[in-house]
Amino acid sequence: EGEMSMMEWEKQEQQHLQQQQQQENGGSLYVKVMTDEQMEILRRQISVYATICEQLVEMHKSITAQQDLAGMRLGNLYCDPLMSSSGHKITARQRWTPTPMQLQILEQIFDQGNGTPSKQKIKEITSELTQHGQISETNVYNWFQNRRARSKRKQLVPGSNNPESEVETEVESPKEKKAKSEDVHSHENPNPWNEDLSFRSPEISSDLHAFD
Amino acid sequence: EGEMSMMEWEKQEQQHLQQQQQQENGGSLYVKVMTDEQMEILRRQISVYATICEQLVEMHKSITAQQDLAGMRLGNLYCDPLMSSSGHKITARQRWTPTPMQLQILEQIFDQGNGTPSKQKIKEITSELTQHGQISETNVYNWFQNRRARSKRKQLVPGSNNPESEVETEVESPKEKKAKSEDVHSHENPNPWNEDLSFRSPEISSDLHAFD
DNA sequence: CTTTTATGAATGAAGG
DNA sequence: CCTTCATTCATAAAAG
Repeated sequence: EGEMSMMEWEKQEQQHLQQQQQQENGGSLYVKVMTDEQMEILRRQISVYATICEQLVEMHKSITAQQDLAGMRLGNLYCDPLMSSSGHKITARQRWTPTPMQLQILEQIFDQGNGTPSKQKIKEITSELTQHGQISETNVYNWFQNRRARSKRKQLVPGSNNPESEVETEVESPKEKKAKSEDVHSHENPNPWNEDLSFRSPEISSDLHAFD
Repeated sequence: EGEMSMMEWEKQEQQHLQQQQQQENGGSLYVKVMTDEQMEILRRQISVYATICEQLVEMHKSITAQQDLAGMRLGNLYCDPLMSSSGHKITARQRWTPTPMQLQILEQIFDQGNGTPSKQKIKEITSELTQHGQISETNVYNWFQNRRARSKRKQLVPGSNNPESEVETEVESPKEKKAKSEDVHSHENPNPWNEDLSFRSPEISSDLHAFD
């Protein structure tokens, strides 16, 4: 069921890790090769589905909220068997976190006033910070970008000086997190994924019973 | 909740993808590998997603067919910021954000290799994307500019990994994005995803009766 | 464990 | 085309 699927996946993941040791791009083994680009595309495509699903669910909720259509509840539909209900952790630190030492140095450099860390400068800083922990030039670049932007913003909003309603603060549903794409519905196309981003796979009918 | 789970799943999916990208980073190649089993699992997960979408769409259609809900149109639910024809804007997004489908199309065009979208081309693309949401030629132009520039600037962080300080992180290479260079070698690498994984479905042959 | 905050990273747009 | 900025997104860390 749900958890099993997830576990299964993870298992494959680990297995994959080991296999990778002996595999090259030659691909003479039981593997598929994909570029980052393809990976990204896949991600986007999945994202499309996620978005559509989310909106449809919302739509459904709004409808059923007013008319209590019994029977045709789709609650069980949500129970994607492939979803981990246990919130399985995918161990992976995907974002750099400066060490205290690095932070101190960065802060120091920032305070020196050199508001424009040139590319060369970035390299220097990076190589220095490398001695205090894992870091890349991009990290340094981003850090300065963010540091600057946020220090500037701090000064701009000291008090409740709000000349106009510029702060829209993305008023979303309290319980919802992300709710981006806003156009899937804007036209009356009932089959938004009718294009080449459809992923329908007919032979998955065996999975459907999980919804029943 | 149901919808949350769905999003949760997607989130994890992305993390998986990212993880795999990171795995190879230690190596020297720019490809990702994946076993057939993993491929199959991924495929099935997406398929289930597709199925859920279909069912939701069908359900929505059947519901709206029964009631002629006038005022409770879902329009306001989505609070489309770009369709502020009702007088007052709901959520003002000051900058264009491609809808997943627009992105999909753009990405597709970009991958075709025709690096320099001419003025005329821009117009064409724009008019096509207009069907999927608000967009202007400038948006398209900027998108291609940025896309190209950023896909090129993917030559950072040679391998200055120095994991020692504190965090016992595993793999860390935040600077891992898209494929190296796409236009340079145009299409010299096979695209297994266009055949093995093609989840395309001409139309939704919905005979799902999960709620009839 | 859930919610909130801080902040690294992504990205649309503007300048040169 | 490249760089820079502003805003937004996502998540590690902190708070409840």
